[in-house]
Amino acid sequence: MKTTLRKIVMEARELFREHGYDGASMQDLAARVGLKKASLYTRFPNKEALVSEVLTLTLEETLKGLPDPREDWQLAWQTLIGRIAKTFETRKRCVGLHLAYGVTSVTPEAQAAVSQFFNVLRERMADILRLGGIPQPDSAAADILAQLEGATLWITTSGDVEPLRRAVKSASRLDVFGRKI
Amino acid sequence: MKTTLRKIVMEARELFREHGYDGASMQDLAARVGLKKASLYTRFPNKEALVSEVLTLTLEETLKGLPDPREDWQLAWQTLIGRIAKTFETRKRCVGLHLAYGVTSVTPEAQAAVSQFFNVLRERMADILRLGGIPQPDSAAADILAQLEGATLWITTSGDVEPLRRAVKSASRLDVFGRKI
DNA sequence: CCTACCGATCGGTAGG
DNA sequence: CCTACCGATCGGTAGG
Repeated sequence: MKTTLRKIVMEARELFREHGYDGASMQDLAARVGLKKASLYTRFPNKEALVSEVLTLTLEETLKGLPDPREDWQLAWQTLIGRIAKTFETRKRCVGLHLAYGVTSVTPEAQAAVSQFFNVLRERMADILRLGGIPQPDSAAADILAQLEGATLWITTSGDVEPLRRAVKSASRLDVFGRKI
Repeated sequence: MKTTLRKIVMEARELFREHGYDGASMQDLAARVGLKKASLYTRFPNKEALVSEVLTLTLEETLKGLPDPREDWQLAWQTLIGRIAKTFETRKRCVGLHLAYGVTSVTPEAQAAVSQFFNVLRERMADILRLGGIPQPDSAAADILAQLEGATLWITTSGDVEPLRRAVKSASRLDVFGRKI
């Protein structure tokens, strides 16, 4: 039951990542988890509600069990960046980015969920940088996340992971926009 | 006639930018240009063919009349970056990025068109950097384009254009990943 | 360039 | 958790 719920959300994430919000179908999702479409609606009120579930799960996985930045902020930072990059490299794309472009004002709750997802992620990143004494941690976090997200463009269009790898190295050294570690 | 064709492609671009490949409908496109849907099919064989038209137009607009980089590579560079950023700031998103995430292996010609679009753009950027004696111009161009594209994430999710503005400044100074001008 | 239509699929619901 | 269905919309075509 619980595992089924989690499975549904994980499969929904794969569909959103690959096909975007519009392109992901409830029929496809049902088939992936071995249910009929109607049965999905006993767990979720509608398709839109899946977005916040997917992003909550992703945020959890990204932040869970991170090394305490108050003990070793550099280790926490490297671990966080590494997790994000690993997902991008494995899955080729970022669900969050696909949803950011895919949700519009006709699905306002999904839009709010996406916006919150990225704000929380940026804040967590900034928290770590702040502990490291990095100037303007909020801007730095936003810029580094933008670089990582943008690098998925090259992975998805030509399979080139080098821009992502360079982004990770640069993020590790904090040499973003002249901040340098 | 010619103007109608161009108008169709421009409106298709707006639809792809806002709604992605799947989310853009031929019916909507027809309504925008004052035709019935069936009439679109006298100009274009199918929806997929619109993708390369849209990207060809965009590439033209981006590169047309650029200052000759052999005379003043820095002026050419600033102009090109400025054009890209202006579109992102005005339209809030990048069509190319939305299409990159939106086309799959079921639309292989569209996929090829997107891949070519970004490769050509990166090559043009790298050409300019090469004339400026920037080391590893191809990587630098890819990284800077990634940063600009990634910055649209913040525009589209929270209306924050500051990451894009910082990306433009950084690109102008070429202070990407320790290259510095 | 239109009207009228095609089969397929969409998100979602009724009713058990 | 299913079968069976709803109206709406999709890309695309026939035929004039």
